[in-house]
Amino acid sequence: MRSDAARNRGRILGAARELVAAAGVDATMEDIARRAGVAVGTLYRHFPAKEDLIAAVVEDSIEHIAGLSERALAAVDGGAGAGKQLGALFAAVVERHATDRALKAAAGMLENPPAADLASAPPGSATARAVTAITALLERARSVGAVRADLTLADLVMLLGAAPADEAPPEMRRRYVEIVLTGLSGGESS
Amino acid sequence: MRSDAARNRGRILGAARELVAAAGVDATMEDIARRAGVAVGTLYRHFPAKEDLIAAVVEDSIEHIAGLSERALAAVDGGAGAGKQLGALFAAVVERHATDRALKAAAGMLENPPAADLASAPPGSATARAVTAITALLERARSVGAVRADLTLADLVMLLGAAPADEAPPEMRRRYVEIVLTGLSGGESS
DNA sequence: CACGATAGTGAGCCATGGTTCATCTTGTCT
DNA sequence: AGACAAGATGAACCATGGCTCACTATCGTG
Repeated sequence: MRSDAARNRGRILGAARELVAAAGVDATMEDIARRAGVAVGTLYRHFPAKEDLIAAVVEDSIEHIAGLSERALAAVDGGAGAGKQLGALFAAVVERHATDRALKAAAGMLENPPAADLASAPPGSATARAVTAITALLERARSVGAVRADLTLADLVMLLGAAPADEAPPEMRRRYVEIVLTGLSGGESS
Repeated sequence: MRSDAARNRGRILGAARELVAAAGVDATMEDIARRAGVAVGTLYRHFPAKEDLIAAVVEDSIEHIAGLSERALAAVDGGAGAGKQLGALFAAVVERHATDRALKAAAGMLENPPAADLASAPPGSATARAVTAITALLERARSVGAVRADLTLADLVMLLGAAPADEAPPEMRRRYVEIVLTGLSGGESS
């Protein structure tokens, strides 16, 4: 690959990250091109369609989530228990979700029910890593009784997707996390 | 108003109700006109802009919510307690939310934070009626200790808006309601 | 340095969807 | 019935936004 091509690819991804984080899938190719300092045609040289560019950006964002998840899992024995870590991870991901609409786009790509998609993510992909780490963390938290015994990964994904986005004031998100975490730990009534 | 005009107005509203319920604000004027059996121009005779037509449809949907809320409030003494009624109302509205995207459009019309908007709804409007009934129900539930003492109307609106829509399978919504209701009744930890 | 493959450009194509308006139709009143 | 205003029509207008492609520019190698 030629040097200028590599440089432009980087610029495009950088611009797309910013704009997709801000506007989600509604970010326009025109805007991304302008921000990257290239013409639209160049975007299409590197990514056959808008969808592909979005997918690349989304992969990045999921990478971040995977990192958070793996760190949370690793911290279980060193620091707080599995329940605490799972809660903190949940809060962190909700916060991220609010600042990065790429994650909303990611959620939109999942078929319903999401469980199947997540299980079949390509091994080694960011999604697969996140799924592995979160599943392990969830397992531990359940076995310790820190969360309701019937809690599944699908539940967590659903609750993450439901979280208020960044239009909402921050204290609303805190409230959401607080209420949901209470519901997660608590009784198995019905 | 001429008789044919009245008839067409009705048809347009009917068609809009169906299509907006199904597709939300993305329903097109063209589609609504076709379904109503009139030309697009006729829509614009009755509603200056798409926004106005949507608003009319949304008012209808909120009317339904207001009815549910008032019935729930009235049923408190007759049947179950305030906590039970509030929970059942929450579940019912989530279910409605899932079948009727007009409500999503309604949520989109609220500025943030929604509390201010809701308080300043025109007296007598469907929104005002719903707010009054739900506030009263909430008050009672709180005083009985059926829900956490710091629960506000804004919390409920937020949790309703966050509920999974109809793309999601029904059991996912049930799960959401179950978890959130647990979180609503439970402890005031943190 | 010259040349060809690789890359970049951006005007323009196409589709969608809200909105308008000149024109025709129809209800209603005398 | 005649006449006029109220109503309806739908082709056309405009803006947006994804995408293409004939053309130009640039990198890197012999």
